[in-house]
Order: sequence, then structure tokens, then C-alpha cells
Amino acid sequence: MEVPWDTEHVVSAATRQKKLQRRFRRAIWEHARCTLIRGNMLTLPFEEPHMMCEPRFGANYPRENLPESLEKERQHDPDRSNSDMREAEDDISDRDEDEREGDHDDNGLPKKRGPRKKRPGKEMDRSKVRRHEANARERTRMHSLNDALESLRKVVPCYSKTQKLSKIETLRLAKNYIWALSETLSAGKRPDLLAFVQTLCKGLSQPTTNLVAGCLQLNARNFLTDHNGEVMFSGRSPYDAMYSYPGTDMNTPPGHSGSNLDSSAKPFRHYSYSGAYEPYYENPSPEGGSPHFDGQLSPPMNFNGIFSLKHDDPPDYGKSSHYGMRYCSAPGRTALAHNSMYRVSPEGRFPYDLHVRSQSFQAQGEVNGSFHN
DNA sequence: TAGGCCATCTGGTCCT
DNA sequence: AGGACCAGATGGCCTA
Repeated sequence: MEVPWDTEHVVSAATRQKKLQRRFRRAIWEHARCTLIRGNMLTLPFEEPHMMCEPRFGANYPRENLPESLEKERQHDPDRSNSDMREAEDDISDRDEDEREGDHDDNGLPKKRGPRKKRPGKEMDRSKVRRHEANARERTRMHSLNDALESLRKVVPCYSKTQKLSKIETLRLAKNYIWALSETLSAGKRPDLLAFVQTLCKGLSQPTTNLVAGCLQLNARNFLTDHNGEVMFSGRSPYDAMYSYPGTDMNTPPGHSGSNLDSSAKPFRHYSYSGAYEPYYENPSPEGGSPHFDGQLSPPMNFNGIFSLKHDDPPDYGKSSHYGMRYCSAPGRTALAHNSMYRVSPEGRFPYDLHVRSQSFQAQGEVNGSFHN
């Protein structure tokens, strides 16, 4: 078979084929983009509003015509897929440029070689690229922030993979938890569980309060939160609620039988309570600003890595970290402790084995044990 | 359906 | 200039 093999014919055939390829690539790009937007709106960068599912050509383009590799990418790694698409987009914009430019100048003469003139369009592209990169960085930053929040979720009471605390509740609970633990430390005795839980629940939403209470197998009704975020006791005498279990052994936690609370609640760990019932909020609450403390701030201690507080005070330690002082109350610091919700024992020493740094802190463990699996 | 929560984009500001 | 950080806007998802 004779094939016309003159140069002109070859060139025009090649041009036609190239154009066809370009059209096909454009169709693929349009379709892939719209599919991605529909399927994964939250992870798609909104870089080009005018292309947001504009059904020019690709909207009706059959999905099975998508290149397999592109579809796989989309399914497996949307982010990477996105970046690939951005590359494709850049490619397409370059191609559009080529198409606009043509091979001849305004006078129909062949264009001279050499560096292209810089045009505003390039600047636009560049700023667009920068915006994309900034978006990606922002995404990464927020992801790392969320990772940190997730690790915080795991160390505050009531961690549950199924019922995740919201961000704000996690932060509130963490703050209350730190507060409550610091109270325990400053008091230097086994904590009053009810007060501990009430401190934990301060300012939390009712569902979270229920969750926390459920973790301790307590009756959540006893920890109703009022309009001001104050945890109000609304049940029986708290003393009764905590210590009186009709028909049960004293070691059986309240609500252990037939509780309507979270069925996945953590195992209850019974504390031995030595003191009489104590007022719940002798101290300023976590919500109420810094507690009054005239003493000088001491460097925070480090208890078994749980309180990994720096020894060198941060610059704004005093103004932003008013909890810090509470960790410093070592045995005998009754000046602080006497004002605490958890009072120091008359002997003025910790009833626990308390070891600083890399040794066990049993009280801490007991407290934590009440909340974690 | 309203409201809460969340992820993302975006422009501004500050810092290196 | 470029990156980090922040807050506002927007839209999706979920639940009561």
C-alpha cells in the first residue's frame, strides 16, 4: 500500500493527531476534576472556581474512559491525585498557551526564537501556584494540629474511639483534668472522687458530662451543668451518692448494676475515702481565673512524664499558665494546700509513694486508672 | 430542618 | 520573598 510520505502530509497528520490528543486530554481532565469534586469535595483545592464541575465537555464523559492510573490515584490518595491534577492543569494551561500563540507572529512571519516575553498570565499562574502551595501547607498544618488534638484525646479521661470528643470539649476537659490533678497533687491525698469529677465536668456540655460521669459509673444526673457552665449537684446528697450503695458492697461502684450510662464505661476503681465530705469549690474554679497565690512561682516539676512541664519558665508563664503553680505544691506546702479542694493530710505529707521523675506516681496512676481502659 | 462540628480555602499579618 | 499562623467564610455531614 502506498503511503504518501511527503513532509507536508506527515506534518499535518502529526498536527491533527496532536490536536486530537489535546482534546482527549482536556476531556479527561475535565471529567476527572468534576468527578473528584463530586466525590471528595472536602479535599479538593478550590483553585479554579470557573472549572468547578462546569459541564463543558467532561460532565458527560463516561467514567470508564478515565485512565486507569488516574482513577486509581483518585481512589487511593486524593491528595496526591490532586497534586497530579494540578500538574495536569499546569500542563493544560501551557498547552492552551501554545495553542493561542500559534507558530507565527502578527505579521504572519515565523516567530523568532529566544526567551519568551513575560506576560501577566505567567504572574497569575505563579501566584496561583503559590496559593496552592500555601493551601497545602495549611492543610498539613491543620492535620498536625488535629493529630496533636487526637493525642490529647487519648490522655484525657474518657477516651473513646467511637464517641470522639469534639475539639472544644477535648480542650476543656484537658484543662479541667490538669486542674483537678493539680488539686490532687497540692492536696497530697487521695482525691475526693465526686469533687474530682465535678472539676472535670466544669464547663463541659451535658453529653460530655454524661460521658465523663459514665466513665466513672456515676449518676450523670448528679452533675448537671447549669446555664453558666457550672456543674450543679442536683441529686441526693453527694455524700450519699458517692458512699452509700444500698444493697451493694462498698466496693461496688455506684450505678454499676443497671446503670443507664455508657455501657462501655471504664472499670471503676474504688478509692478509700478517709475524710469527711468536703465543699466542692473552695478554690477558684478553672473558669474563674487564677487562684489567689501569693507565693513565688516555682519551677514546675516533672511527674513521670505525665506533667512534662518545663523547668525554665516560658516567657509568659505567669500570665498564661496559671495552672503551673499548682503543680509545684510539694509535700508540706500547706500554704497552698490548705486552700485546696483536696486537703493535705494532718501529717502534712503525701499518703502515696510519690517519686519525682521516671518513677511511679501511684496516686496519678490511680486517678488515671479510673478513666482509662 | 436547624444547629453543631468539621475540613478547607483564603487573605491578612507577622516573622525570618 | 516566603513561610507560619490566624480568623473569617463556606459548604458538607450528622444528629436531634
